[in-house]
Amino acid sequence: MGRALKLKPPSYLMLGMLRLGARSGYAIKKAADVSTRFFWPTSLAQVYPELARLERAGLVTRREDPHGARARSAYEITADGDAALLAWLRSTREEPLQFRDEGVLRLFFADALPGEDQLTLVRRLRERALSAEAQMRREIIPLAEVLEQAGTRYPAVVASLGADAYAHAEKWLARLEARLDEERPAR
Amino acid sequence: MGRALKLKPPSYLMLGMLRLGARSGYAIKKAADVSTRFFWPTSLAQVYPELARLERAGLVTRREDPHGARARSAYEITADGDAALLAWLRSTREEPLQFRDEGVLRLFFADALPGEDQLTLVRRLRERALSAEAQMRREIIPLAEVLEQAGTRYPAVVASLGADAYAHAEKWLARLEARLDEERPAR
DNA sequence: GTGTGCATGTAAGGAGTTACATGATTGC
DNA sequence: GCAATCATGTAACTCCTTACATGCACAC
Repeated sequence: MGRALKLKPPSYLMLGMLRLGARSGYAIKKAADVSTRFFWPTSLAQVYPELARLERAGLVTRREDPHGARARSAYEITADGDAALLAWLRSTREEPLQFRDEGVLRLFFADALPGEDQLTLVRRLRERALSAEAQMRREIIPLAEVLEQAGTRYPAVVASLGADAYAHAEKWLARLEARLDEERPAR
Repeated sequence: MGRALKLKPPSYLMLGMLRLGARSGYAIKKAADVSTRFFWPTSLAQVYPELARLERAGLVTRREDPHGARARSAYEITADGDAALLAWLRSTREEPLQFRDEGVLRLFFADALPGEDQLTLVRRLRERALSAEAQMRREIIPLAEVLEQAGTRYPAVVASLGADAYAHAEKWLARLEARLDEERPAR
């Protein structure tokens, strides 16, 4: 069973990735980098200590799984781990969303800039949204669709939501840009 | 002039709020709570040390401004501070956006849940988006519009962008919810 | 007179990042 | 042979939050 310990979102991320088939800490990090990183960034320095914690708590088991002479650990989620993951997925606890974006912070204070520079700032934000959307459609969604064909649909759902959200922001900023452009005195 | 020091987004937040008319640390925090907190949360314990840092660097000046027997400091942005703020607004450095949302993380792993519970989870996310949008329209946008009438437009721009983004997410999740509902076996 | 808001700060701790350290395997 | 990738971990540091501590002013 293991002792009770406080599980945080990164803990559930590990459990969830193991459930989706990742086996090593390295594999968890790699999977996170092409999926969950957009809404829950994770670094390797978090992964290994967290897996050890989960093992002590009995939510995962660890087995030696060397690859040639290279040491490797294979982790598996236990029945307790599975129960913990499901309980979290069902829990109604509302963690406030954390969003930190220097670009939007700049936009908030953009009144301090002359009109020309305001336009430049908005354009940069729009281009950033555009390339974020493109990256998701190019690199993330195809991978999620492979999972989808194997019967795991929500990674693709989340990736589409992300891409569409970026697309929406891009269109919104394009309209703002057009409005600012009209206001500029003709020269 | 003061010594050079590394300025981070919270530093510019202070400078920007002073520029918009906040005078005390407390007032900066209050203003942030109804505006920038949605894309750059700030706590009081950050505000006071940061103002002291900015003062040492010569980007703000501080003056005793007691209210009756209650001590109070009035801060003002200096010409150097103003220049630093403008340079930041114009800089092209792209800080990656940080987004952490436990709700979306849950959605990503929702395949582990039975269909009924998937629907519940999606519904909760939709309701959260809906109430976030409502809160922005009710509490944040009206305040921003007051500023707008005084000639400061971007706080209102950013608040509208936020509200519309939440509205977009809500509609997206409503469509997902409808799709999931159709799939459920009739009983 | 009492609760709410104004006002300023410090201390301790938590969460997460970057940098460091090491070495094997695989594909070109 | 060499570069990229696989693989695991630790140490130091940064940033930010929560909790603590204090006390006046004002409206009801």
